[in-house]
Amino acid sequence: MLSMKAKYALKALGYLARKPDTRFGIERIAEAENIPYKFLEAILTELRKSNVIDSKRGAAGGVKLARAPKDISIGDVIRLMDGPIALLPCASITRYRACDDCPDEAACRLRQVMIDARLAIADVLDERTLADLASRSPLPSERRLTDDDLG
Amino acid sequence: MLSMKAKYALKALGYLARKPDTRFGIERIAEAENIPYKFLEAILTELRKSNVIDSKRGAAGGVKLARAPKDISIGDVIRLMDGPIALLPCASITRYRACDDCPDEAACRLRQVMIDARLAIADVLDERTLADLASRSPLPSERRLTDDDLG
DNA sequence: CATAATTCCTACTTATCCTATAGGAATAAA
DNA sequence: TTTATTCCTATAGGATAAGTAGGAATTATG
Repeated sequence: MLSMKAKYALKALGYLARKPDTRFGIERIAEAENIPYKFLEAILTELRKSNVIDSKRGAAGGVKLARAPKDISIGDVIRLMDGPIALLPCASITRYRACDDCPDEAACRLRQVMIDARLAIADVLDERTLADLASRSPLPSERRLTDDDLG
Repeated sequence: MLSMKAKYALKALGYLARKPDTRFGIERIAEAENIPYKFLEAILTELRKSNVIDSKRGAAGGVKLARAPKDISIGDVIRLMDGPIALLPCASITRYRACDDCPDEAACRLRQVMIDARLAIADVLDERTLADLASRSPLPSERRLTDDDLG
């Protein structure tokens, strides 16, 4: 499961992605997305330090995305907030770490399964971006065959 | 990430899966797989209560799988130990729960992404079983084209 | 310049979960 | 009866999650 932190981050970023060039106050985002204000503030601080958002202080200040929505993947946001996507450290691509209890990693069947799992899920999460959270058009998985598809 | 509990469970069950009809003592499994003995004991108690393993007390006692390795999926073991596989409660099939902060689930773009992610990962984890952890033959993802395939 | 609006920073809290560990009771085989 | 084993209850230390509080710093605006 994602932490609330990661979930709130994605919701807030999805909100920003709908108007990527507008600066919004944290309070407004918090209210719109039902996120505790102070918690969201802390989350956005992290996202700023990771250069995902760009913020401005003072009156008429606020936050906005640092890049185009399509250039910020869901997977990256999750990694920033919750760490690796893989289910075992030894199956992580971005943050590999050996299991200290494993005598022979190359022969570990569990690892191979977990690598397959991590590839499957990262395929989805790295393909989808904040643009998908903002758009009104259906995601790939939501598409149905139409007459156009059938030619 | 999986908890140590889930990882140890899978390793122990993988060990049992290599000789499904033999009863092994917990101590032996703990040593073979580098799992803290008392911790493993607690884990196996849970697995017994969930009818994954079958245990016998006393001298010459021990544990063995309650079913054939191929009938125990990796996904199910993870669900028993760590809970739902989905990244959000609202994207879980086996343990759906609405997000209390979500005003309109049907319109939630994030949910749709998370449903796709959960389908992708469950596809792998529910397809693979303890038999895959025991076998010496390559998993699907490990297969390479051979002359037979090209034949 | 004063004021109001806003983010930024530091610290704190509270509860829950994770990862075990300890000791002995119950059971079963030899 | 002894020995090997699982079963049960209890405990514990540390980390993490999910916030909360208060004020400092910054900026636009009248």
